Amino acid sequence: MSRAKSTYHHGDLRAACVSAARELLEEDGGAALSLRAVAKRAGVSATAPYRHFADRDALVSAVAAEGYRELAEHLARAHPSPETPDDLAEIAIAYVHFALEHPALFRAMFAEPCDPAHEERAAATAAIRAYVHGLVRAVFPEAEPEALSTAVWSLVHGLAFLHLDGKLDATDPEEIAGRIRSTVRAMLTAGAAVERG
Amino acid sequence: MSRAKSTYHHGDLRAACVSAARELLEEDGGAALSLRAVAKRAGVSATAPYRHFADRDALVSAVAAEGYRELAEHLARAHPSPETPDDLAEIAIAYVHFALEHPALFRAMFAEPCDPAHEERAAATAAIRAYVHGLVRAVFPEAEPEALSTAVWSLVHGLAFLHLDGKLDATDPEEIAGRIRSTVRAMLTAGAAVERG
DNA sequence: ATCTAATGTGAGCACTGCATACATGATAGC
DNA sequence: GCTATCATGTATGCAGTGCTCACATTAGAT
Repeated sequence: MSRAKSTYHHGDLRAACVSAARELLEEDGGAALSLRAVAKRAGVSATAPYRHFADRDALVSAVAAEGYRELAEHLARAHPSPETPDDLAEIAIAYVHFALEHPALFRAMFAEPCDPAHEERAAATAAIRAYVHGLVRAVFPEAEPEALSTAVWSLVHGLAFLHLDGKLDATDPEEIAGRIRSTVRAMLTAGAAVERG
Repeated sequence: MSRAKSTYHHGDLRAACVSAARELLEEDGGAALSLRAVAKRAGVSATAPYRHFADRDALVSAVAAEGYRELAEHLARAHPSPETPDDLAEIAIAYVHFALEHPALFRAMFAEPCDPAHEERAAATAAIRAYVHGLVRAVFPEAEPEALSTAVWSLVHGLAFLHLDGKLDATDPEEIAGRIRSTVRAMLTAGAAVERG
């Protein structure tokens, strides 16, 4: 774990940049993230980060990739082995919670016209996709997993963004949790009603 | 309809700015939208827009508000009087289609930490909310409309963003349409299956 | 010990949002 | 019709941005 010695070379500037960027994102929001600020926080000249990141986008992508991993952990922690729709709702709550706790990071992860060729990023999102797949298989063993995974991820992801953007009230965490639970329930009972009708 | 005469005063600079901004958004993407470019396209000095917009954000919000209205029209045009889940799927397809046709606009509408106090914007999103409400009432007359509206909007919105961001393949429109149809179907049959089990 | 390539520095360019001081002219009151 | 007013436009300038390029330093291979 290379400490920042008072030497010419930093040691691990790349990692330092990512975590500095991460911090600035949390503190000041996405638009305020400048390479100069990142460099300053890393204790290095303004142009040094360019030795490790092709451009600003590459740095943001690296931070986003870290975000995907954290999101995955956060979800896993919400429920170790989900099996029922209620368990699924708890995971949905965790997803939205993550978005609201780290709004700028979440936006960096999803709301930027990012380079789809970014490897680290692609791998991290593939991991999330796989997680959702497993989740769906466990909760709805009879269903067609591909389509239902898309549905579940979309539903949860949409909930996150609508809360983030103020389209759904996001002041009280308990209220949010309640809304998500009833949203998931409503979606499922609606389907049942259609099948009956 | 004030034409841009060669006079000192423009006539309707506010509208000209909004449409110039709209054009630049479509052409070059969101990040490239600068007030200077807008002013130039409107044939006016760089700081003139500030007479009509407090800051860049206010201009973007105005464009976003226009976007909400267009989205609403686009959805209404997709199906005049939806009554079945299949009709709903067609509207979902239209929603995603709009996002993919106008990515930068859609991001401006949803993916910016916007000022929630912006009146025009709030009104426009309230209109969309009402539209979804009516849609849900028509398609699922037995359901609790509040929760199910949230569910439907979230599902569709999530689909739009996951396609926009490359998390779901968005190359072939027909394939997208097919995926959305089976996604909606999967979501509903999953609920039915749970009720049975 | 020396050479080389990786890594960091500094100056500088074109651009940005925005503030400030000033120019113009549509229009309301006489 | 004349003139004062004030919304609307212009010109200039500042601080901050991403990024490039020439140069400095030093870790590690030979």
